[in-house]
Amino acid sequence: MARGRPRKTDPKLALEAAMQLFWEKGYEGTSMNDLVAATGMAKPGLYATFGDKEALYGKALSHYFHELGAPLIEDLTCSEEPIEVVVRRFLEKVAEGVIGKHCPKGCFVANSVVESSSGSTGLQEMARDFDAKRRAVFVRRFKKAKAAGELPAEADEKALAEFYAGQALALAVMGRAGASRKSLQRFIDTAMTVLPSG
Amino acid sequence: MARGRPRKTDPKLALEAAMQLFWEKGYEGTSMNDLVAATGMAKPGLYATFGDKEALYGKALSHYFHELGAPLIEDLTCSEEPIEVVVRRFLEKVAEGVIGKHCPKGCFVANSVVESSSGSTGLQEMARDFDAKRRAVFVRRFKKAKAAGELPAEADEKALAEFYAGQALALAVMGRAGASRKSLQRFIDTAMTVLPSG
DNA sequence: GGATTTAAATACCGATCGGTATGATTTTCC
DNA sequence: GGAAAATCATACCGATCGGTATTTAAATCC
Repeated sequence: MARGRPRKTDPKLALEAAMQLFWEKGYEGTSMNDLVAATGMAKPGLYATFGDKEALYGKALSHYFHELGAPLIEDLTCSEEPIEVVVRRFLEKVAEGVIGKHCPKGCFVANSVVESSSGSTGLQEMARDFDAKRRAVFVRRFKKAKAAGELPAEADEKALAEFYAGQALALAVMGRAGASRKSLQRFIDTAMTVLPSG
Repeated sequence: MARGRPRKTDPKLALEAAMQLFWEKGYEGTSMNDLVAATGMAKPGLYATFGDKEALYGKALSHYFHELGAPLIEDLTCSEEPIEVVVRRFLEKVAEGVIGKHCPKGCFVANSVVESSSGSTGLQEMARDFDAKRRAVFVRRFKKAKAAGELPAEADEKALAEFYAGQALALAVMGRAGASRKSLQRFIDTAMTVLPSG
């Protein structure tokens, strides 16, 4: 076991709690005292473990992307099912994620893009970078589909990628606004008609 | 002329300046001192004229909707051109609006929906209400188009309305993330393929 | 068991927050 | 010109902000 007094709170759990709070309330809307209460870590512990508030937010956002976003991206990238099945499932998973259990939280990356656009350059870049990654994965996946003959030769994979990444953003804001599962599902059904074969 | 000392700043201009600032920086990101600097009104003047910070934000958001949103809604509602022309123009105007001259501001209503979802109930309701109004106008317009035979009988006007209102939200976030005019235009082109006749 | 190490807990720091009380200034009314 | 009215500018309020110094508690090493 480690040398000194044992930690009261596992840093992983604290980061998870901080992520939930930042996700729900945003950067400016969350105070360090809120984070102390939510994580169970004392303030000096938070600073020692994660750095200042901006660093903690960055780690929370990164945690979100790798923990919740990466599986979706993985599925989108690797699944061998028909392209319209894969894209639809991606959007449905997004829709599921943006409807909070108790309160509508939207997508942490989308929320960050909106809020950080007027704040710290570092967080702004990070949020936009995660957003761009999602788009890039779509491009690759549509290229693959085109090569496999799932999409017509004249299909514009970049335009399709921008479009479907944009649908994820739309779902995020709609979810944040309290939209119902049903209306998000109907939205997805409509958006899927864009896909040449769908 | 009024009785006492004349105002240094026209309240309409002050509200306009406050709107720009809240639009760019959000509610939490804007301090009363920022507003004093931007409006040219002293702090007691702001409180006397607009009430507290939340009331001022509400008036700024309402000002945005009636000043910038209403003309688009008016055009969408009343224009007699083909439905795909009217819808496309609506989205293009939105795209134009979300790209700031100097910094990307997105759509004030969309920004508010995202930020206010974790804040004051009053502002949350106001933002969601403005967002819902946009959707309702789309529904009416698609019903009209359907009645005029511009859309097939089996078209679902509610689904189409939700979809295109959602596209406005997507454009708003993309604009806030710094997207280029060109990519927003390509996005619109793709989204327009959903319209049965477009 | 005592020294050492690590973290918890508390109190505290200057700065800034939203909001207001207080006076000086500039106008109209008479 | 002087009283009344309205807005200006300034200073100030308690509370909270992000961040840190200090002390106390709990573990290991020797």
